[in-house]
This record gives sequence, C-alpha cells and structure tokens, in this order.
Amino acid sequence: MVSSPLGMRKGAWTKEEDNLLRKCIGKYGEGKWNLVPLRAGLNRCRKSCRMRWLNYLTPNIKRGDFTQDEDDLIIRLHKLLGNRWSLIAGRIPGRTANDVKNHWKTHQQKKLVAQKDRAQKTTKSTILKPKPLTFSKTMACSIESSTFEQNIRRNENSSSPKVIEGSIKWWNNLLDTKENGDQGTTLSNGLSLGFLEGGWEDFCRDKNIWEILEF
DNA sequence: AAATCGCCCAACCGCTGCAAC
DNA sequence: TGTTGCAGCGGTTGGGCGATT
Repeated sequence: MVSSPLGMRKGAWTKEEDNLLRKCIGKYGEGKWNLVPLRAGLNRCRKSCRMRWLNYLTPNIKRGDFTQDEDDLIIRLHKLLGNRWSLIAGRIPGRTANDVKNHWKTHQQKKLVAQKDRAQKTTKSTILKPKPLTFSKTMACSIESSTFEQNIRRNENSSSPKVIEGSIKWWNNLLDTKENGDQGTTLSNGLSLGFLEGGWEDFCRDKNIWEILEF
C-alpha cells in the first residue's frame, strides 16, 4: 500500500475501509468531507473519501453495461454540454460522473471516430462553425409551454433581428438531428429525445435542462 | 504455459469557484 | 479587497485482468 507524504493511505480501498466510510456517512450524512476521515477513523484524505463514496458506495449506483438508452442520452447530452460529466451524469439515474466519463472515453469516442472515418470516406462534409452566443436569463424562461424559437423570439425587443435569427439557427443546428436521418429516441422512462413527436421540445420542457444550461 | 498487449475502471491530482473572514 | 479553506470537477494515471501470440 502506497502512502502520501503526509502518511495518508493511497490506492485501492479495502472492505474494512468501505464499511467504516459507510457507517460514518450513515451516522453523519454526506458533506463536511474534511471531517469524514477523522469521524470514520480512516487514514485517507477527504478527496479520497468523497470519491469513494460518490463513485462506489452511494446506494442505487448501477453497475454493469450501459444500455442503448443510456448511450443515446450520453451522446446527446455530450453534444449539448460538452465534457460536463457531472451534469451529464445527473441526467442518468444510477450513473456517476466517473462512470460516464470512463464510458465515453472507452466506448463513445471510439464510435464517433469510426463514424467520422466512414463519413470522410463517403462524403465531403461541410464544417459548420457556429458562433458562440450569449443568452440572457430572460431569453428562455417559460419552460412549460415554449420551444427554443419561441423563447428566443420573446427577446426580439431587446436584440437585433440578426442576433435573433442567428440564435435560432444556432440552436436548430445544435439540436436538429432530423437532417441526419436520426429519428431520435424514446427512453424507457418515457422521455423522448430528438424529433419524435414532441421531440426536443419534450426534452426541453424538463425543467432541469434549462437549469443545466444556466439560462 | 509464459509473455505481451490492450482495455477498462478505480483512484489520484491539479485546478477552479465560492463562501467566510 | 485580499486571503484562506473547502467542495467539487475534469483530466490523467496506473493496476488488474482477459485476450492474444
């Protein structure tokens, strides 16, 4: 077993350490990670304790292969959010940011590279370079009944027509999978993604996504 | 059977953001 | 306003293990 310069244990966790950590969290709850090693009687740093709990000991963590639904969701959320693994994981019940990150690196990235290779061999693709845009908090607002376009148009008074149209195109490019022949996905929990009936609109009605996007 | 390779995933490290002072 | 400490995040590493030679 390796130790840090401060004498902290490093490396794989033992069952005894897991049990101590479980007991401690059970008694005091999550948080105050700097106190956890002391409370639990563990010779581990707070980061190590937190990581172990979040990635391995938290109840309801799913183990095993990712389902097709989960794969699809990860791809779409990654397209939307980039490498914001914790946010992506927050949308996938039972999966941790570390799980999602590892999965992406080992599976999805390979898939995308293979897809790109195939695409390059068959067609000459046009590279789209969307301009980065700034959205204000008021831009997207009513989650209950609006589409992206409606949200953006709501700001017509405060933005120039060019900016408005640019915003709409940017969002459509980002979200519209229709042109690629992608018909979207309906997840087992009933949430639909892509351009099925309701499509992205349903996805965006889900309040959390707007919070994620920090509109 | 042994050696090597490659994949997967648990764990670590460095950084940033934020709150308290 | 600057400093400090904590929490959390994403990138990276390294060990275990199965597959291949």
